[in-house]
Amino acid sequence: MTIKEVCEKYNLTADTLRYYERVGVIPEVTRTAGGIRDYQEEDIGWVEHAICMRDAGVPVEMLIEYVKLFQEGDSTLEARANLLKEARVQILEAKKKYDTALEKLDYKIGRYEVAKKTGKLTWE
Amino acid sequence: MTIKEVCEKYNLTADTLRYYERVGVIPEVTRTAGGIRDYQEEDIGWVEHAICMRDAGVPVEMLIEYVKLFQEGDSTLEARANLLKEARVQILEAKKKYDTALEKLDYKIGRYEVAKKTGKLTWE
DNA sequence: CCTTGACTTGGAGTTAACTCCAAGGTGTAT
DNA sequence: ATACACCTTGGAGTTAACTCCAAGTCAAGG
Repeated sequence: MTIKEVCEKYNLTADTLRYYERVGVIPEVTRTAGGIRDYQEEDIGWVEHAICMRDAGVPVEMLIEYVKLFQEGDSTLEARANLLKEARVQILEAKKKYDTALEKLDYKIGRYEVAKKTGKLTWE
Repeated sequence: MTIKEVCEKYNLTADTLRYYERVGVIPEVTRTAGGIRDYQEEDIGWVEHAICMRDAGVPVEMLIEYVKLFQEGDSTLEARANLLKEARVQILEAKKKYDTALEKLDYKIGRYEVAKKTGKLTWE
């Protein structure tokens, strides 16, 4: 799979994919004899991992750390698990804040719906 | 309430508060005769609004737009409501992505728990 | 073989959201 | 009235995460 195909499949730019590889968010991708990236199943798996975690706000730095540990082999199993657990906690906390914001928003939007009938907000 | 007290109450820096005011994330704060910020109930309300929305990933740009509309008065009621609804949709989408990531994480963490007993991961 | 389009790299540039700094003003406690 | 902590501003600097660019290489069609 070429870089272009991966881009289209996951809707990101080639620059981002190369950036992820360069800084180590994903391990080095398989290449053709000519040096051109040819993404295999496993490479795609790492790309999906990166996208999914980044979408959840997991910092690039943490993903780099994870890949680094992964490449060090089985001795880092526990460290990797801890990293994932840390990411999990961060996401849960972020989600909690999102819920708070949603509550506020729903309340405010509700007030605006009422105001639409009277023509004005009575207080803010 | 001084800027310092507000900082301590909400755990952010004075620079951030001044930045929010400068760019218009919150309206101009009440001042003493000498020109020093003296946050009133209403100012605090705006600060809380800003923190809550920023914590949910709502971009500064959108908050500025909201304040701008608010200051234009009742004619912008509908536009403001639409902005809030837009923010709501964005947050819901982000939350969905967070859930996807959580599922993946829980799955992976589960695999690591198993691996901890055998000493290695059988596949990745 | 030659064109054409996609690919490569290293490095510089951009954007959002702060964060820091210098030079100076305010206010309260001795 | 003089310290002293805290406040002010304008503007420059930082950080994370991309994003863009130039100069050159690769590969498939004619």
